[in-house]
Amino acid sequence: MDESEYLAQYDHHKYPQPFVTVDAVLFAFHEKALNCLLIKRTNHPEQNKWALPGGFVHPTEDASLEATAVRILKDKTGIRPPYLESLKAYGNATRDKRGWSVTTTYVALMAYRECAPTSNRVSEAQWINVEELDGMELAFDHAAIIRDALERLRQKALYSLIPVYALPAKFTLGELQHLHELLIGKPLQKKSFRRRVEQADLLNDTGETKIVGKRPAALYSVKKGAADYNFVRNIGM
Amino acid sequence: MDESEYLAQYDHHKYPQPFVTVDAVLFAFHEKALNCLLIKRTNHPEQNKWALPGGFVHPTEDASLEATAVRILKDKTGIRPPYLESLKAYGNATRDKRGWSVTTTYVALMAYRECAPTSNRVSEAQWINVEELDGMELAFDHAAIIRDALERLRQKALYSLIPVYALPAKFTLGELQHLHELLIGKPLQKKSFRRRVEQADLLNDTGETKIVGKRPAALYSVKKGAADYNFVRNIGM
DNA sequence: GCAAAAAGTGTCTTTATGCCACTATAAATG
DNA sequence: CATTTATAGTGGCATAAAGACACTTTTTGC
Repeated sequence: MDESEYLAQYDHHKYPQPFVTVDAVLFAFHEKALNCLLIKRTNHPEQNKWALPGGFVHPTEDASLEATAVRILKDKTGIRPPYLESLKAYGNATRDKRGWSVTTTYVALMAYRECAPTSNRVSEAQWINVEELDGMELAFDHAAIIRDALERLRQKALYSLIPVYALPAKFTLGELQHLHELLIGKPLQKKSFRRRVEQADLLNDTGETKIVGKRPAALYSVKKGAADYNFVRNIGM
Repeated sequence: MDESEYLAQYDHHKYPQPFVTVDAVLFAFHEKALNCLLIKRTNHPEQNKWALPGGFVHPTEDASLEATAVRILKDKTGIRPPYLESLKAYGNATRDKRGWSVTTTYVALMAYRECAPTSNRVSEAQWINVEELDGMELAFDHAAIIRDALERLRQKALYSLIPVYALPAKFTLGELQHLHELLIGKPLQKKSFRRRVEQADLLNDTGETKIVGKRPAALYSVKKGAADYNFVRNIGM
């Protein structure tokens, strides 16, 4: 049998197979807290529980897993998040009552915006402060997935400026530092933080300022490619 | 409809679905080179090409994706590798001619051993020096997967001792340093390397020595939990 | 004007790596 | 058996980046 014959007769539905979904953990910084976008499930299984935005691959519509993730997030938020990174796959016999299932997961960051302007769909989307997640019963193994995503982001906060993508396009160094402190779980030296940021040369001073309470703070934007920069040393340790 | 009714009528084969495989990138250090275990494919598709050890999930046999990876690697090497870590999932419409497919991947490390003692199977397993991979045409997108796995390991070599799991149970500091230099791609200061290793306190001096050429070198073994340790600063930068 | 509070800086200390020369140990050589 | 040689392993100062913390600056609100 040559390859074309083999492919002609091949049908993977003949074998028992897990089914595949894509789930995304989307974070945004808002009101001094890190928020995670969750969806109230209206359908079985896990009906009425909060879950990560996710869904099945649409084989004819999606070119890749990442395209699936982008489609799902755009559906819920109206935009394509500026930061999207692959997390690991979770798969076992019990995580979904429908059977052996695999979910391939992504971490995404974006600026906070009132959620779901385009999501006039069946399901309700809402930003949840990650501090409040512990008390909530989430669908499937999504609590564990969010924990892993947070841990990943926490690590990145130690040696990169990746968290900046969870801020608006223009932000102050104070806001950026607060976000890092939130992730790392302890206060950082203002001087150390600013020195690193300056040396890395990843931000543009927009010239504008923002008055929060007292002295106005300079507003910065992220340079292109900032996501690729890693410091050689961790902060806050 | 309640949940049990929903589950009773649910059949995901009704919807077009990608199929899922698991592939593992297994590295071992041998003869001053990093080697990667590859399998010569005997079946369609990609017949006669070299590929990563991998395969389908066996839903009745495997409790999880990780269990699938362990089963596949044990099949090929006879052992359960001491280091196994999840890499990302790769999925798109074109990577496998059979259709929209997803592979969930793992990076594994183990001590080199003559391969496939238990693998009296259809396929031929062989260690390939990673330097020689560039000239080979690998099946599917496995070349890209190996590149990503190597990049991950290279990063880990900068801030951890993870590569130690690609060495035999007892090894010298010289061997460990050579492996790190191979991964990082440049020579390291002997003093810096040894200082880090000592301060981290991740190794046991076995009291034994190994004579390679001249002065015998102390043999060390890895302490439990060494995989979890991260240095606060990268080496070699 | 003056207090308050957050923005932003100067500078010394601390920590870990870079660098490089030095000593130690065993095999090989003649 | 002394000497060479090659690798194992150490001492010690230089350098780079973070930690600590006091200080100045800029604005608001009284």
